[in-house]
Amino acid sequence: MKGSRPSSARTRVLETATRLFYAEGVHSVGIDRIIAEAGVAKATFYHHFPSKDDLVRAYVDEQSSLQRTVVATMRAGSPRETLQAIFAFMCDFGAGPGYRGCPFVNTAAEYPDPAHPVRQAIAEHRRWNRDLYRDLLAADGHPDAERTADILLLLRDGLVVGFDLDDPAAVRAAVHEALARVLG
Amino acid sequence: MKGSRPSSARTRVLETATRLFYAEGVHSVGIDRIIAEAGVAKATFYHHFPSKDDLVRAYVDEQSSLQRTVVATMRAGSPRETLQAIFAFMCDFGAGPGYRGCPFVNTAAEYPDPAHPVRQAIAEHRRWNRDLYRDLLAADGHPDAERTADILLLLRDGLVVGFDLDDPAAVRAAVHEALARVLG
DNA sequence: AGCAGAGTAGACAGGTCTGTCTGGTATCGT
DNA sequence: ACGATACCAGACAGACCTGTCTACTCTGCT
Repeated sequence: MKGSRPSSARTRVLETATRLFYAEGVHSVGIDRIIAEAGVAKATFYHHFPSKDDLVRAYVDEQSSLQRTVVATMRAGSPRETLQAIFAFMCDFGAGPGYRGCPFVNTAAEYPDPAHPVRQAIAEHRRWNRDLYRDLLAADGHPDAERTADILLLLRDGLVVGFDLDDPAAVRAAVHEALARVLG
Repeated sequence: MKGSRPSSARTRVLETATRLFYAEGVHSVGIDRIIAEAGVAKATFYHHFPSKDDLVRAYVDEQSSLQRTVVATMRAGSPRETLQAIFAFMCDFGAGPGYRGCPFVNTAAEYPDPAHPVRQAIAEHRRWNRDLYRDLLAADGHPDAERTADILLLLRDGLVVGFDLDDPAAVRAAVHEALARVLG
């Protein structure tokens, strides 16, 4: 059956594209380079991804499901502990080598049209993220989970931009204090 | 004297590039299109800007000086009022048509190398921005202006990303509440 | 008068981009 | 055995990219 076992070539392409897109940006990386580094024929690439935009869409979707998986492993403790673990994880990740900011924010910067499928995939991920915050806040008994979720999203976006562009130690400290104030 | 009166062609190029870079991204806009829309010959373009990166650098620098000018006009009231006016201005601007996020954040997404001149110009603007917050907080008598400036920068970055990618009304409300909490 | 600087139009080079196509090989289920 | 599917290598088309170059005009200073 087609699709029953994930294609090795497809996986290699997506992994290579993920690495290059994140590190260098979408428009800066060409198909030729991706297929060369993935060790895949051009015809094979276009067999799995009808166009480059489809690959970008798959890249965004994969990043989204990856983040959902990571969050799922953090749901052990209380809602508040989960939220703190999520932000602690983002800080650790942001302070690590090779950090280049948020793949969604960075990719959105290269796709101006909000109606583009790539942008819609990004918007969907952001809705999931905001709703995750809202649900955790509500489960924690927060009096205004909706509004506070929006504030946490502000904090998250500031975090991913700051770790990419500013001094990581200062950002980490600011996030820690801001999170403490928001969670009360 | 060379440079005593700003070149009309140079100005047209920079204005056109600013409009196109902001709306569509740097790598998506080619030199040919810029010179066509600016009504300038290619030789003239390369006379004023030795390379495209020099134009991008000029674009970033111009955005920075433009923001400094805007802030300078807001220093009428108290430091706290100035801070509130700055964030209110960003909210109004972010909710307006044609908003495409922060030109510095968006451009940084397309320049991965932190050592690149464009990235350094962006970093310089961010230092100015953070120091502006710190100085205003200190003038307002805030007990921890340094740390709080970092938090305001988090808030600012969340603001510019949020207005670009999410529901403007929700972002505005979240910014309003977060700012009130930070300023106490 | 004459030169320097800024401007125009547009051809050109050399490279890269996405996407198509040809042609051949290997694996697997039926 | 056979057909479908996945894979490989690589040529090719047509567009677009940055940057160079030729050749010419106009203006202002000295």
